[in-house]
Amino acid sequence: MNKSKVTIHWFRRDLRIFDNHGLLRALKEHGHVLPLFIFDTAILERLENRSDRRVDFIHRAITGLKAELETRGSSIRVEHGDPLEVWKRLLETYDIQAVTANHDHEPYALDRDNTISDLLKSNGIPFRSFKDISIFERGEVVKDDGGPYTVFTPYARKWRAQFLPIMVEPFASSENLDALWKTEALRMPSLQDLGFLPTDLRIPPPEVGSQLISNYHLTRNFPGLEGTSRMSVHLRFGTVSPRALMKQGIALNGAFANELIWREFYMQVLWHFPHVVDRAFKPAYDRIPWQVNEDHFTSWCEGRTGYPLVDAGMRELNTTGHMHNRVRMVVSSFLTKHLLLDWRWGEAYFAEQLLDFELSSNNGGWQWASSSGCDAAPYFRVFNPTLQLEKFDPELTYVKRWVEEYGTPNYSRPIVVHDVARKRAIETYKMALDSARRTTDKQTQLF
DNA sequence: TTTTGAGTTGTTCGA
DNA sequence: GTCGAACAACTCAAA
Repeated sequence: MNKSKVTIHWFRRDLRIFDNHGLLRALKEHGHVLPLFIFDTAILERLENRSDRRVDFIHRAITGLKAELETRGSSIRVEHGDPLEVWKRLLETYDIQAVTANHDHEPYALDRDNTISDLLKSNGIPFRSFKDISIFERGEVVKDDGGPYTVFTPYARKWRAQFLPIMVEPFASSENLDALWKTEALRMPSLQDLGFLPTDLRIPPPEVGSQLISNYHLTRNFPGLEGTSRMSVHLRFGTVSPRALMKQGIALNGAFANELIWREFYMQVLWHFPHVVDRAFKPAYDRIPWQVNEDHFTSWCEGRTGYPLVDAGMRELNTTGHMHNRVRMVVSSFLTKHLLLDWRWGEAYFAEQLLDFELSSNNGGWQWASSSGCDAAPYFRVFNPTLQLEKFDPELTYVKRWVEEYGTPNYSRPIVVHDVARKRAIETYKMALDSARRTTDKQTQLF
């Protein structure tokens, strides 16, 4: 049997056609491009819940992509299994000329891609991967001395200076879509085939109005308003072009663009300092004696701390897979400072629940809140959840939306007293950091 | 090499 | 009610 000659573009977190660097390069330079997606059993089996909004999101995104490809006489091959096994089967099915993909820098993805790249190379097939999920990556934005930035503001300054000349470049050309492999519609596994159930997922529209971006700095801090773009999930799965969004942001609102630059800042932190995945960026902060209090942690997870803004945030997260950014800061400060619980606990819970979960941003945010990260909040800066409520949800719009029993006798009593918890946090941090400094001084004296 | 200015998002205290 | 200082020094980036 003659095997079909194809080039395969392997979709992962770039679930769109528009401005998709790897896909469009494959079409332009190779042709006969067969789109592929693999539901990775290693990832799916780790998920706790059979109703997972992310799996549902991806499934829906691919369903949409498939329909779009089929209007062009092509389709997408959707596999379910271990990527290595899937690729071995594909090698038997097709005469593969080349494989393209887009870079993914998370530790698991790097390992996976190395494995597949080795397999393909040993079969004489080039595996070409492209920059797509960010404007700059790896060590593309560094200090003049070549070292990585660890402070946001100078990073952002350099980032903008480098973006200016390339901002005018056109989007990747879509004129080669005829070079898609022509095939009849391929069968795609249903959510149930994958072992998952449909969810109550609500997908924000994959574009954002210019009005919202223009007003972003005025509205973004009020969780009761629709003042944020809800683009994080689309950036996570590549259902929008990061370049298109960034151009819009740079043109319309510096504060909005800054948030997107933060995303790239944390990506490069993870790239240059991979230890942040399980340790504090600043080692002294690994000396903090965290409480081990499962009851407090459970109360926090379930939104029963007795602090309405914290509880509203956690319930929004549990109910929708999303949480307003201002409230993410409040609940993470509360976990790490008021409850003195390890930031990794909070990070892991967010990783389970967030639809827009991005390792680098989640880790960066938690290390920021716990003061252990680079360019983090100083440790003595402890959010006052009551004051935050007065400032950012004065009409209680947000709180009443998520905490129905607020204001009734059924509402929980505070599990800690703000003043007491704040003092305990500052003192505990101070002692841990002082002891770290004494150790360093002693080591310095030895030389 | 040294120096200088600066650093996401806050809160509390006391004058 | 308002305002500046303290929180705690430290490290980074760039000239």
